[in-house]
Amino acid sequence: MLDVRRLRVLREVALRGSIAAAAEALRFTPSAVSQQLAKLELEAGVPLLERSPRSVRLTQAGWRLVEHAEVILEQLAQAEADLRELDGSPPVLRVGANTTAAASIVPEALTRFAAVCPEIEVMVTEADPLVSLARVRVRELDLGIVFEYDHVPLPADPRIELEELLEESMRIVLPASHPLAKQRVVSLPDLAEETWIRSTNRSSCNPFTERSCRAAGFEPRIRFEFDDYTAMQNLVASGAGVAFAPDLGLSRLNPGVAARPIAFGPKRRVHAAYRTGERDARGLPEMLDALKETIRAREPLFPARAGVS
Amino acid sequence: MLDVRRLRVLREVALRGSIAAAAEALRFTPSAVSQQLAKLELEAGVPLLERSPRSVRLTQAGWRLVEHAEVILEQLAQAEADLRELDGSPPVLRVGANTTAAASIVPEALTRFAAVCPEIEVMVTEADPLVSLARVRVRELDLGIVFEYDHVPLPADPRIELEELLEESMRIVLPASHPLAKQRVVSLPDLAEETWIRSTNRSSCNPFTERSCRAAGFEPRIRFEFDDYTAMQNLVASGAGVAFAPDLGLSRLNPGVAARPIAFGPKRRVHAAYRTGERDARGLPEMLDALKETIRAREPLFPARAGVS
DNA sequence: CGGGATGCTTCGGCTGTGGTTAAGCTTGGC
DNA sequence: GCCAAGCTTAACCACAGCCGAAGCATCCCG
Repeated sequence: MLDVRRLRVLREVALRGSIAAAAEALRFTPSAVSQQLAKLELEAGVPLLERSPRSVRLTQAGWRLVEHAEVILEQLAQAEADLRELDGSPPVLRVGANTTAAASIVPEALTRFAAVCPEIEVMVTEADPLVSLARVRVRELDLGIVFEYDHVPLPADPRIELEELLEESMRIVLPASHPLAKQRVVSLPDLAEETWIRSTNRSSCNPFTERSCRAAGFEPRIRFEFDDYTAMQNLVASGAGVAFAPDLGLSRLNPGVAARPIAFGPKRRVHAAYRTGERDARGLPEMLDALKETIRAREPLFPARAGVS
Repeated sequence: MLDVRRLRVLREVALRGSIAAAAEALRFTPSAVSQQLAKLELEAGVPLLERSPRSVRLTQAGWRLVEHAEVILEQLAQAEADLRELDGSPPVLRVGANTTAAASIVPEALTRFAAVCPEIEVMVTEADPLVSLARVRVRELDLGIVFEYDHVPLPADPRIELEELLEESMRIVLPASHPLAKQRVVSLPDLAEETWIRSTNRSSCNPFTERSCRAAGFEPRIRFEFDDYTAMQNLVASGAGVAFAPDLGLSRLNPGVAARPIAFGPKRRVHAAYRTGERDARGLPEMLDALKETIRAREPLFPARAGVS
């Protein structure tokens, strides 16, 4: 492999125009520079210099190499600057979470985590599951909190491990005045004639409504696309249509809507995602514990025995 | 400065997951790897590894550095591949020449040059002067043959030196049947009412027609834009208009046109352009001599005493 | 619960890389 | 024709960097 220190010497010679001047700049003796250049030429296997007793000039190969050297040395300088910037900043656990998790379980998990690991900073970014997975893969994140639906699985990737945190039922959100709102449990085929609201195609939830309805035997009439669950509930309350929603998205229920469980309805699973083999990365085990503890301690939004209000 | 060899070691550790495995891959002993890493951390000034007695794991700074290392090592490999490609190919003198020079003096200069320097290959590219200058600057070319007009000077650039090869008069090309074709010399203001042909704006000749006419006191009526002098002559022969042309562009005169000198008309100067301080680059002095010799030996297209046919 | 295996570090010693100084050679200027 | 400038070569020396051995903490297993 070419020696980068020697490339630096060559670059200096190219810049200054002579071995003596380069030596001066590098605080070497001309002899040392000459020797290093000789070795570099040996490594390169191509003449890099045209020598005359009182001067040297680079060959085309030499100039070519200098161009590469410029890039490499620049990159090296950047690496150093990067390190200096990182220096002093405390280690950070970088978490990506989907919207509903970020709004529900994550805040409490953060306080639990801080009690156990006060020295580790946490940074949370709200992101769609597919985005989080990609960023975990390339080390922009250390932990992803992601979900998958029945009918809409996450892509398998050997570089990523998933650990289930929680399974929740999907519910149907309908206007409080809707006839089916009187039932404790609704059945999907009864909703075949409704107008539906689904997520936009910026979200990985997007295909879920269509696939679930198809699995129930009908094609949904989709007329609205919204990602925000509050906006969606307002739309439902106004009678515009009905929609699916996960438990975590219904923490603050609009009084104009009812959220009903679905008989044999689809589920949504929330997972922690981290790079394969790095389950015990700095702070990660503690954060996973904090998340699980939070979920365990959480009182159910819709207690099973009491039915739905 | 960070030592690239050590970066390579760090990268290997990141890839293999342990010092022992990295040592195996690098054909080192684990001891050596450990020592190199310790020194790298010292150079970096930031901890790169979290050590436990039976394993190591990279810190965020460590991973960051590995990313830089990947780029640097990749670049280094490219440099090597580049050299191997260059290896064996003979040195080439790369020349850029404007169209008329490329078509007139260059071919003969090449044969003269080959007689003096048979071992040096020459590669000629036809290019607009401004393009040639830029390519000389970035070492894509070693010599540019460029021109400048009165009224349209070349941009000054301390990194480029110019050496005048030849000064030629601009002529007026008009239909052989044109009344002014009877005169030995024409005067620009007499052409104020003509229709003009000029170069396209892809060429640096483009502003010349307009500026020269303005300097002569009138605004030219421009209706055609052509870069090729043969096409231009055909257009003139058909009576479409009149045009300026340099001597070098008139080596094969269309019988339907006349080319007349201009009283107190503008000049065009042809220059050799090379990087400042590299006047004596491999083969360049010989090529310059060949060009000058060619120009000197060239019999004038329009002998001064004989008038114009 | 104890012994062996694993994997990292530290220490001491040797080798070779890479620096120095000094001398030699060629060329260009005065 | 001599001197100065600039590159190379040779001889020398220091230290970087590798190895091997020893030490230590952990993990695995009987």
